[in-house]
Amino acid sequence: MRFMSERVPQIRGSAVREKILATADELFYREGLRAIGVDTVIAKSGVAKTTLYRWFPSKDLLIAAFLERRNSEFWGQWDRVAAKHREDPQGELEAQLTWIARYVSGPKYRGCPFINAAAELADLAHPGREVCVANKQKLFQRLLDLSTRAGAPKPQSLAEQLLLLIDGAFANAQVLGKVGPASALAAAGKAVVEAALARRR
Amino acid sequence: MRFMSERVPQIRGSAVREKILATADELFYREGLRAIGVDTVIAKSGVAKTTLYRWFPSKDLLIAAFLERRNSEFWGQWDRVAAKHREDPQGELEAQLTWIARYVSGPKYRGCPFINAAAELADLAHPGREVCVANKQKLFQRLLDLSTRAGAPKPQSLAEQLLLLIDGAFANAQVLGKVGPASALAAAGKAVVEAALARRR
DNA sequence: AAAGACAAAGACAGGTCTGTATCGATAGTA
DNA sequence: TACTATCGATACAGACCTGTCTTTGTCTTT
Repeated sequence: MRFMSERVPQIRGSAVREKILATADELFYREGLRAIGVDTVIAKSGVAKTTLYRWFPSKDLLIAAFLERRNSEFWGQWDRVAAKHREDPQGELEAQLTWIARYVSGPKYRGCPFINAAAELADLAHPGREVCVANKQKLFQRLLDLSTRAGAPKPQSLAEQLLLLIDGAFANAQVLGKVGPASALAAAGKAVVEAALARRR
Repeated sequence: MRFMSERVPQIRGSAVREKILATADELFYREGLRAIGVDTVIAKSGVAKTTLYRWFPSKDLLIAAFLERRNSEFWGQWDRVAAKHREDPQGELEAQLTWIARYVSGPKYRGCPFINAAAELADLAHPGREVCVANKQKLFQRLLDLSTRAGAPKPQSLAEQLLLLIDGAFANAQVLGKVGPASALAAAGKAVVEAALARRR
């Protein structure tokens, strides 16, 4: 009777798998998806080719796993900030925009992983693209929720504006670097929120 | 005495050069910079490899030429719209946002060429990157000029907000497709402009 | 008609890409 | 001891990559 030692052992807990993924994360994000070959991931992670292909049946699936990882980390950070601002949607919104502004101004920032991936993966059927779409859709839902709870008369409209501002900061900071106006994200967000709420009363 | 038939004949007017560039434009934009090899450009443009390399000494310079072409076309469109709204900065601003919103909703839209290129070309020294930076800087200058002429009390701040909205529409429409809130660009722009001008008097 | 520039076609070099196959070592378990 | 799962190392296949080279033909100018 051998249950734990069936096929595909600890289906995603392996330390080797994690090491491969961490290495791929750094390389893919810094250099780009197509600029990095599996040979480079193998060399930098000190792992055999067979091992990589055991955990990730193809490079495309490795890319998808990388994006899922980034997606998880993004929502981890988001939810951590959200937890500090329970029952205060406007304060949370401000806090979310603030950490994103700081994030895109960081020294290692090289663009939004999902926007970058969409640029590189022209094929809409690529397994990584649905992660990108899911990330942006979820972001919109969160903004819509916050806008609603903040009491905006047209929450949909406010959420759209906020999403454009956030993605604008993501994209612009990638092209222009830290000299760009991405640091104005928090101020811009505050402005549109106040403008939207001013029409309330 | 032969001056006109020196080297490099009609230094950039050649019809062959234009055909190569037009083919590269379509392929690079639709599929991505790294996804398309020079062999594909050659095959699709019906040109010999030697010919391509005579006009473009390297693929990197072909990419740079493609981006310069896109840049010229962008400002051509921008200036055409601007010419219709002389002495009416607020009306021009609205018109600019409107055509951009329509542009990103088009069936062949595959992202902002400069944001996409920045995602693919990690090397900051790549000849194409300075075209990207120049495009966004010029865009900011134009927005700053319009904000100033529109009478915004803090034109820098308004220009930053508008740039974030525009790049947000560019980036978001690429990931989410036409279902996204990119169509809200014009409305969002109008909102921030009015909010900025409301504080005027 | 002669000369020179330009273009098409294709071979070629040297490297990289993804993915597969082979072999050997190790470690845990029955 | 025998078995199995996992790993590293390496060679390999077949395709694609950028860039150079040679050959042939055509077109314009003198």
